[in-house]
Amino acid sequence: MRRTTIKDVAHEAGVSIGTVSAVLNQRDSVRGVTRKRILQIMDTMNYRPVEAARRRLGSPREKTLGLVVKEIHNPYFADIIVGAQEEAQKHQYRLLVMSSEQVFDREVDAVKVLVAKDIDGLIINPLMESGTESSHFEELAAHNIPFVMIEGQLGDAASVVDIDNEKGAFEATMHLVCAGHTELVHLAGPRYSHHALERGAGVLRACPSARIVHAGATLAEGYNAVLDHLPLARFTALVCYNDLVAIGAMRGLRELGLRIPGDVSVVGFDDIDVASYLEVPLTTVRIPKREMGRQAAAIAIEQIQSSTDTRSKRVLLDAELVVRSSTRAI
Amino acid sequence: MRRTTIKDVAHEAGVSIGTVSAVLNQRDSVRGVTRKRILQIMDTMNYRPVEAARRRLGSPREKTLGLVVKEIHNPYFADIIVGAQEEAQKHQYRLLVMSSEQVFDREVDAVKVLVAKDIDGLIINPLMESGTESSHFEELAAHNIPFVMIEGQLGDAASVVDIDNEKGAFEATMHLVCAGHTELVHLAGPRYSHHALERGAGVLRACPSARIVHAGATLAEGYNAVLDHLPLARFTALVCYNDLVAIGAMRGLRELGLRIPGDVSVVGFDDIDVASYLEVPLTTVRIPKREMGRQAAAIAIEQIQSSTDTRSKRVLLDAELVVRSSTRAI
DNA sequence: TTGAAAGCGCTAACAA
DNA sequence: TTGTTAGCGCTTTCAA
Repeated sequence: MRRTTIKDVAHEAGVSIGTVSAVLNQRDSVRGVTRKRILQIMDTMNYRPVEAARRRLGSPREKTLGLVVKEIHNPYFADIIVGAQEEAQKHQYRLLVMSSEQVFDREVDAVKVLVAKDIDGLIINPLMESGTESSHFEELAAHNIPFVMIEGQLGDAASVVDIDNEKGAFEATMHLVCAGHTELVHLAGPRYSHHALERGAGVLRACPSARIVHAGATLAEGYNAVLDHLPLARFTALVCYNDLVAIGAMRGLRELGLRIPGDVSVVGFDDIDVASYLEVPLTTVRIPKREMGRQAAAIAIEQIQSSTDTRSKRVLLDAELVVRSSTRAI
Repeated sequence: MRRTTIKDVAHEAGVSIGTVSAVLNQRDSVRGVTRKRILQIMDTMNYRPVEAARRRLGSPREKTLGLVVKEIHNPYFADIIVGAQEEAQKHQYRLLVMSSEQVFDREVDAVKVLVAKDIDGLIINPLMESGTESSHFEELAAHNIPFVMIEGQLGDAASVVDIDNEKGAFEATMHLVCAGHTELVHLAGPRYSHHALERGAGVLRACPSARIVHAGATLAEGYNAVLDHLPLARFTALVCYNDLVAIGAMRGLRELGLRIPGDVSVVGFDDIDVASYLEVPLTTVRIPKREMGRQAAAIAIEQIQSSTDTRSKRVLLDAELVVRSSTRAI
């Protein structure tokens, strides 16, 4: 059924649309009785003005940036969002956040919706499949909407902000290898994630004999991976896909009667806030998450404002090993 | 400077706006050379179509719900968002998230922006000041946009989804009192937060002699509160505003040489995921966070769809004490 | 105090 | 293959 318009209301009230408009805009040129009646009719007809039509088409609007993350329920992204929001704020931009929740169709849909909402630029943390079927990005390009990928690849089309995962994982693993560990297990991240792939590669470069166990990206997955695959296993160190997995794994290890770092050294990745608050503070690889969000927003805004066709940028930030108490030398 | 429009492009290219429109919509009725030239000009003029004008005004659009949270960087809200998203998804609604980051002006602004983006309904976790100056909500009402508050009050204007904080805090505290604790400290939440107030009241009802120490809502604030106010203090139990504060406090206690629950029992609030993964799993009050988000979205959608003016609802969900290992009887 | 009409940027039919 | 024009829902003059 058609949406109720100002015409319908006007017709129903037996007045002109101009009068209805005046009521809508709280102008006091309308007689009390008329206003009352019109308001009443708006209500019963469930009239909701089309906002886009109100601000004269094409009139200056609030500047907005869209941000699509893979999963909003992850402290890692929370930091990225905060960083992007800070930078956006600084330039009078608003940030609209959507989450694909790891579902590709929702990512496509989210981009569509944000475009329909007339955002000025987009930051996206794309699912890996995006590389294959990326028509939703082409639409952005066609509409001249600058977009920045976080943790992406894709040819030269887009700007990218990322960290050197391979190096970070390599260093984390080397930290263990240098400490005398030889029996390593890598609790790997989600399949179809760039980060997971790169981190896995870094682990293997530092320790080709490392055993790879597929875990995931959450507390529960870390916990389950340990209980499902590691009882009876011989290993002295665990390199985890991220801190959440590490924290989950540590609980699993404890339940297996293993002490950290006494029996097993554990390394995480991300350095989420809680990592340093644990009873055994977690050794991890710190990602400058806020900075990533900030830079992504900065690049997007820059591209929006420079009318000249800006070259796409790629920023690779450093991940840094933070040694705390969950690892020890053998 | 005026935004570049299709007219400008057409004029510059020496063609009609119809042709430019055809190019914009990838119709193959345009000659290769012409298309090339137009695309080229679009690019140099930095032309970005006004999306609102493209979809014929008032034509059916994607249904969207807006969600404004106080701080996106908080696992508590993450769960609410996920719940709202799930419910929205189920009804073919999209969820646009914005965060006020505890700043009132940004809350007002976020509501404005979402209205301008033509959302169909709004869920908001308002700052407490909202009670006073709530013109941004009146705007919603005037535009017939249903809105649901999470953790709100406000007369009968809006629907509200909340939990019984007072009761939850009361039960958590009683748990300690019944276990023989008499020297309690309450690490209170942010001033200007309903939840903080209500929880404080619950604590005091169960234990009028409890000492109130203002902390906040974060890991760092819990940690600092302990180090700043509790060395040398005599107490055997800590009731914290939320889990984050509790986890921060536990670190502080450890640094003070206090054992949990040996020397001090600690209770949190929220039951965020990590609470049960700690080395000393946290006793806490579980809030059905996802359910709150779900219900809020469900109510919003219901109000959008029922043309009849729906009564505003108030849902009060139960918070439930979850006893784990961070508390013990004296 | 109200009505009539132009126009916002764009799409879609139809004409040329 | 391209141009012309009506109209989307609303605001805003200007007249009545």
